[in-house]
Amino acid sequence: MPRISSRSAASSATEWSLQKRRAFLAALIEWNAEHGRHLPWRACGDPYRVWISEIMLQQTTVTAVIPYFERFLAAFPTLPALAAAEESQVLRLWEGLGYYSRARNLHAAAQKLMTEHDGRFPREVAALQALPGIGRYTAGAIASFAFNEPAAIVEANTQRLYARLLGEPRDLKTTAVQQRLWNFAAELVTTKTTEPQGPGEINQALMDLGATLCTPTSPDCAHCPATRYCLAYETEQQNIIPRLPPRPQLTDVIDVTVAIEQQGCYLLRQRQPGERWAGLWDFPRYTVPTDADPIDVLRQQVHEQCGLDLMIGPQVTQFKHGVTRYRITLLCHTATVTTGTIVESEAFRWVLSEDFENYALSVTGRKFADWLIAARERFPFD
DNA sequence: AAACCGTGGAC
DNA sequence: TGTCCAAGGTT
Repeated sequence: MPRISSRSAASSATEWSLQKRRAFLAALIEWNAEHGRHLPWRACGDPYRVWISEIMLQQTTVTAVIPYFERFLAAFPTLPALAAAEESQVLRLWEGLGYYSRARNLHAAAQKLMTEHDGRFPREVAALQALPGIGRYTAGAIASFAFNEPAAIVEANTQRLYARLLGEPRDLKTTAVQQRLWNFAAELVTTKTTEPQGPGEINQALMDLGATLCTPTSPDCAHCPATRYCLAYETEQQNIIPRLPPRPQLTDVIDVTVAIEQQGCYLLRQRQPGERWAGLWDFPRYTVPTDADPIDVLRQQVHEQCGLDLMIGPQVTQFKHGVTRYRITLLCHTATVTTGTIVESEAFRWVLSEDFENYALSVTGRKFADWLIAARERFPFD
């Protein structure tokens, strides 16, 4: 219902009138008092905790984050503690959570906050967004949740909620739609209400509504406090809005990996910048070209990269693992060294199996490490 | 703009 | 069992 605005051309027209925004927010706040979620990083007002939780929650579910958040805060309770940590320790605590650049950026941002911001968080969106790993959404989240700044947020939950409220039929990814949603978010969060709730609580209530009722499939409109304000509901389009682009197809890949044993140690390799799982450690691992023999690939690659000749045993186990648009089957072998020089490289290290726990491993690396330890218990004389 | 970056739970 | 999806950011 874009109506003719009688205001000056200097201020652009709003999606909703002030009256409509206030009525919606009043209903939202009332709903939130009873149904809003209570989460470990909320209601503390500590920007450090808000920041850690927001980074962990990027593209990651609340249930997956909670145990990581608790462990992380126990290890690094404050910003100075995180800044002083080794990056390897940060990655170890991130192991299994995915998107590992988040952990590297988190550590870098902690050090930048210490050296360039006197160890304190800025409250301005622009300053927050200048930190590595903090984009438009996360900056708005920290500013509003921790500092009660009237900063807009648009993420998966609010994106879906706003698209439905506005009845936006277009593809959500387009810049035009994104701009509309951000404008609408700013419109809502800057609306002055008679309730005492500030921007922080309003933003969290908006997200909770999106997360618990305005869900991707079968939204619970029957219990929603906003149906009176929802164009998608009015036109019965809750199930076709928001519209999303099709997902890319999955590709099958065969990888092969090997546990090379020598004097009770196993050879690990740290994955390099630009590779997948950069910074994590793994057993030597290679993609098998179509129609190639996995064992030949292992033998040649290890000889080329490490100068080691191997006696390779049969496949001992395998893991299936989905990653982005690939479905990987990982073939696992064990081997011993027949001839070859000691590896001279920072990327390679001989590690006792009891020290595996001190390394941040890839998920499949961890599974294989656990398998090796279990196998050692089964065959203690090997 | 579009591709890349991970993982596990829900259905 | 396969598909969808999550409190996004960077290049």
